Amino acid sequence: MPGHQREEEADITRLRAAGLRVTAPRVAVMEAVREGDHPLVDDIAVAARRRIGSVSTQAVYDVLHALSGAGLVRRIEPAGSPARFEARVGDNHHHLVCRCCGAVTDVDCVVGQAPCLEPASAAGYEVDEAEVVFWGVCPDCTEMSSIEERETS
Amino acid sequence: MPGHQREEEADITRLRAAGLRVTAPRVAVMEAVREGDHPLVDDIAVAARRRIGSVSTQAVYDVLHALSGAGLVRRIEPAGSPARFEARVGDNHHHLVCRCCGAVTDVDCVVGQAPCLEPASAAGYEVDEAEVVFWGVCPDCTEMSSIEERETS
DNA sequence: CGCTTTTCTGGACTCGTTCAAGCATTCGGA
DNA sequence: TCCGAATGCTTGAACGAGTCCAGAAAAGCG
Repeated sequence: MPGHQREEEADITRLRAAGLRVTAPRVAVMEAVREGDHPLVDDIAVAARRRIGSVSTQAVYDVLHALSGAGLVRRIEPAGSPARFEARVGDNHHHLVCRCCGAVTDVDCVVGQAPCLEPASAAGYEVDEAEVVFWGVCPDCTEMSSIEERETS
Repeated sequence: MPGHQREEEADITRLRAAGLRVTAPRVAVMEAVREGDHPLVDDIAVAARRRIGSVSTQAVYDVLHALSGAGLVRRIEPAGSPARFEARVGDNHHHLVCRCCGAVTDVDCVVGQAPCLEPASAAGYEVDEAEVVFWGVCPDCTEMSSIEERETS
């Protein structure tokens, strides 16, 4: 698959551009984050190992730390859930989180630009980011619970 | 202080209205949450103990769980920070969080109502809440870091 | 080639939070 | 006013996610 190849090269370019050394674990982790759907650290470790044989868990943490520091991946951490990562950076999108299973879905910014980025009053803070999380129940879990209700009755 | 007395009775009334039993720990925790500024569990435990002598940490957790379940307090959990609680419930306000010290400040909703509550596309989710967190650096920390810069130079 | 950064092994450790079992309370009804 | 059942509290232990540590080995890149 030439697609994979090209993605990998793009990642390598991005790493270099960010002033980071290019290593197998880093590339594998970037791929894993991009291909996964808001994966957990563990998911990333598994996916990365599938690519390059073996990587230590600590290396995965280190790499994710370096990558998110450089802005190549974004760390999201919905309340009550372990950290998740995503490759979609630089655009102002938000998240839908399932109260039930913790699934995360991207959703484009409601207003598109300024209003959702500016608090009414900054109270002296130097604001640099607005994070929006919509809480709800995902389609799967909604269905799940309606099935259970049917069984219980 | 008659003010305290009255607040306490209001809390008791709220507890009853929510169908919760009235116990010393519950009242003390409610007071502590209301008087603190987005306190941590530990802050709440300390404040509650100051009121009624002693409460176990677990009781504080249980009570906070019950209270937030009943909608009498709200749990907020900014990424990378332990859980905090606030008594201001029912209105649609958001939070400013300091990247540096973790301080939380209330901020009224930008739009006031609907727009900030509706995602562009709900992707099949049954959305029940929109949480907005503005990330930045609080006045204190801004000052702090500018002082440090001065010292280093 | 050699210096520097990164990764590895592997473990110990912190922190916030939750679980489990028994004891103590609250509160509605008699 | 008192009693009994449901509920809440206590103690103590455990958990999960994540961090940090150290030294040794490996790899990138000038």
